[in-house]
Amino acid sequence: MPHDGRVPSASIGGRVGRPPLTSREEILAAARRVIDSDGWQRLTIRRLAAELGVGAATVYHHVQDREDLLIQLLDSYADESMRTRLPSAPRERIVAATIAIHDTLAHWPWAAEVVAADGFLGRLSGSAVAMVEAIVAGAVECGATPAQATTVFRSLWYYTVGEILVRTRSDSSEADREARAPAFTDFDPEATPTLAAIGPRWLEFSARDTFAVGVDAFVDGLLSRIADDAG
Amino acid sequence: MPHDGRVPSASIGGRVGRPPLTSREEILAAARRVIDSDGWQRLTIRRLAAELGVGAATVYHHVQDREDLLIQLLDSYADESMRTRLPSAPRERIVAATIAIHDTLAHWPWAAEVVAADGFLGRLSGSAVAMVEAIVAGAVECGATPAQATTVFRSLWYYTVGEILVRTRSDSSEADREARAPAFTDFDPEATPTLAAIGPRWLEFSARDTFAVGVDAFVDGLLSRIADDAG
DNA sequence: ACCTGAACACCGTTCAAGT
DNA sequence: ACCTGAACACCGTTCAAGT
Repeated sequence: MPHDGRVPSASIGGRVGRPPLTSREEILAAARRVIDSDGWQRLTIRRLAAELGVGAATVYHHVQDREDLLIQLLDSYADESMRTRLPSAPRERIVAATIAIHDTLAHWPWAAEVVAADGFLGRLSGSAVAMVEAIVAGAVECGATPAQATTVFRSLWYYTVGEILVRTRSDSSEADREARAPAFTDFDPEATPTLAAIGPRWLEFSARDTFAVGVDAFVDGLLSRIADDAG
Repeated sequence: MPHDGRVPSASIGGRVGRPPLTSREEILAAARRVIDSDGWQRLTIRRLAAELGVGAATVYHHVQDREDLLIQLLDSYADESMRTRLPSAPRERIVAATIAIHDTLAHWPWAAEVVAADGFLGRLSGSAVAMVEAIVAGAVECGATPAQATTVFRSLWYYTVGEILVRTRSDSSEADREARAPAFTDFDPEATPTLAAIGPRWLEFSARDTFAVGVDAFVDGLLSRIADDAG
């Protein structure tokens, strides 16, 4: 990078040099094809390059690294699928936006890998960032200070990320579950009477989707604290 | 495995064959040494075998696979560090147990990798499982049905796992953060006025530890729902 | 300006053969 | 009964050299 004001001769009169074989857009499209056909576990830089018919090193001219690729991919998915109309009442808007974020992430199991990447939130765009705005603005409308509104968002974000992560990891076959977690059905009634009493029903209870109920409860608790501070 | 009642001749008269060079206990101890000296990212089967002075394949005679190793390791840590005396009031016991689980996991950044593994909860032992019992039993004492008590635990567990995961991933250097998330400080004031108004203070707000406040709020919300159902 | 092959520095896991 | 070397089937990433 010349800092002396010289213009690289190649840039005079438009583009020169070897024409591009691929682009950021083509790479993202190819990544979606690989995930659809082979599953997200198979989305490696090498497999992606093969899908595009280029060398693996070429990919690095269009994305920084694997994490950057996954974040861009999730952001492009998120921007498409979070175009929900939100309620105007602030409390209901917070709940609806949180559920919209959750439902989007739940559709892509690999989201859990990238959702917590450093700076992920800061690289969102379009409708995804609109959901974040909806939650934070909703909290402010409910009387929160900027710091409190940020805490409301972060708390709901942790809950969402945790649910997605555990859900993803628990989506293995019944046979795997049996082999991996045989102990959960026979707890010691002396040391852990309540768990022992629940017994095998734990698995049944855990299979229920209680995310929305949890969001509702959490928002109640978070907003009641703001009222306490104000009053 | 003979199903015909024959006893393998080797088992008559005690142990025979090549004596063990290592054991499950030695492997766990070596794993801790590797993490302490080289960091948890360096804890690979090959590095671990080198630490023990055995071949990599030998490790597989004592642990099922890498995930099994990490779960056993975390469980042994957890059993040691979750020996907290809990309050007797059920609501406070739920809060204290959740915070105890969180604080234990927060000390080992690699916990996030394994905490959501399929069946992880079912393989806990000792004081770790006592914390789960404390939360579920506390909820029952507050009037929850077994299904509701399970939901209380799972909701708090998701929140805890999410916080640990995001915390771990955000613990990179300030320089990394600058490079990765430059966008978070200049949001479009038209599209996202609240985020734009918060601006660079977002990073300051996000650095605050609000986990305990969140648990308190979440438990309030979850228990109020049980009261609603009962009344 | 962009692309490439080859290399670097690794992984987890399996298995026939040895002790 | 346990251990091993070697192999299998991969990774992400870099870089000098080519077009």
